[in-house]
Amino acid sequence: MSHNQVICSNCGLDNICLPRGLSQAEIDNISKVVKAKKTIQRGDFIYREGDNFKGILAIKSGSAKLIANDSHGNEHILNILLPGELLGFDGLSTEKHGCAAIALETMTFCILPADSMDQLFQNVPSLTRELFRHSGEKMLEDKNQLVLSKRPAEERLAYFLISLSERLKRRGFSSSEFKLSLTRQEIGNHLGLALETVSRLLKKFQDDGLIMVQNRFIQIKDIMSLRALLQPLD
Amino acid sequence: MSHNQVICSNCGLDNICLPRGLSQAEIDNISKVVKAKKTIQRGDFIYREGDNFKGILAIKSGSAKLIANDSHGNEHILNILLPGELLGFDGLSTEKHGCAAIALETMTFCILPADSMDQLFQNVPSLTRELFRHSGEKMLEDKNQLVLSKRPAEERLAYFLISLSERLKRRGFSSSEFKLSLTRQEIGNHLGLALETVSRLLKKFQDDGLIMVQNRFIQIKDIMSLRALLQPLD
DNA sequence: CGTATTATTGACTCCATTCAAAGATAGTGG
DNA sequence: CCACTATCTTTGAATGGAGTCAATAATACG
Repeated sequence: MSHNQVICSNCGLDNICLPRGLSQAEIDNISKVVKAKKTIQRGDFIYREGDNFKGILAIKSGSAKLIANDSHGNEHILNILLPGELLGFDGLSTEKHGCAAIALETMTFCILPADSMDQLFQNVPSLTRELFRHSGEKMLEDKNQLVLSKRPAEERLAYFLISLSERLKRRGFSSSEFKLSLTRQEIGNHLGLALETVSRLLKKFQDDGLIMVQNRFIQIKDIMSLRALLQPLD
Repeated sequence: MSHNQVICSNCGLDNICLPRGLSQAEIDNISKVVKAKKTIQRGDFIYREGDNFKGILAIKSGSAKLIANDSHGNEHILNILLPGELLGFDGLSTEKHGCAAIALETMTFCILPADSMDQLFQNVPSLTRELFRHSGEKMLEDKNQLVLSKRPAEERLAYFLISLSERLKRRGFSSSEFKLSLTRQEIGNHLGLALETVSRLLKKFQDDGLIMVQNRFIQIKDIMSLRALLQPLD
């Protein structure tokens, strides 16, 4: 079913997705095993906690959230994933996913199937490095989140906005204007804040001229001052 | 310098360190590139933030802490590493270490050198899986820490003690009695609590009959009740 | 258009921090 | 071996940041 395949070398995301820094031959090698682009809707599960690991996924469009559930049924939003970013690493170690991934809006993605990974490791060693690189990047992000979790509410929200802005920029989207596909509740959950606190702080940031908020649309007006709020994180 | 080499197949840690689940031939293959065991003292840096990535390290004895520094010079203890555990993953993505590692006491470790990794990926594909497994495990730990960072102080400390106990057990040490090579300050830093809060809670746990504290020696008396404190995490 | 979900805003409360001071422990050198 | 110092720990009291509760307003949705 060749019409069903994604050709990495023709993909608009090729510079930000997996094949970065690989040779043409290597990309072709990957193209052979990368599975068809799939489309799913807002609220759909990409995978659930406990699901068998099927492979690493690359988001082509839309966004997703990573969810861990505790035994009281509380959701914890671990991360937001944007176009061009990879997910699925939480299943790499145990063959079972350690958390769930849910679409925040209509989204499409590719799959690097688990069962072809060993073979790829041998044929495309630089892909292995690339995967480790991504995996390491995720850990650095986790590190930042962890450091951040000890900081006051204002800094957490400021960092969240800056981080989104930067990641969107890196992917070629506007860094100063974007729609958050998250409720105040979800933002608060992700940052460990009450939804009321998120609401109050967004208002404060707006009053201070740092951003403009209209519902879920955010416009960053003064990135410098926003950054200044989180000196401590550098 | 063969006398300088660690033979993985003769290593007491072989079941908990890298070679888990590998064939004899594969272990031999690794043995060839794993570098000499090194010994360092309390307070010594294993690597610093910004250092070039030299490889993945396996702790043979002693313990270490992973430190991130923010621009105000505050240390953030990201993690504690115990014997048999691997470190260095924070340098895997960028070739530069994203945080520092410091010995908490006299310790010894082996090195899987970075420059032999590509070669190993090709010759020992299952090692690659094994490394990904470890790397994924670290992410799951980070996930737990992240979920935990939103919980009240009591739960954080309880989880910290339980987690240490379990990890020590897995490595063949006593799970009910151990010495914490960390000050109250450091525990607090790691958990995002004031050192006074740590002190008060340890006292409270002792008063409640959950543990015995004597300086940095901890004895777990009632693991069940301790666990009960963190129902929410499961 | 009406209903459900999401967001804002205010008042009150509480957990953990900060400040402060005294007590314990470890390490050092005379 | 003891005194002396530096570091670490305990404990109390006061403060404050963010959570909770509650009521209203705005927005999305069928």
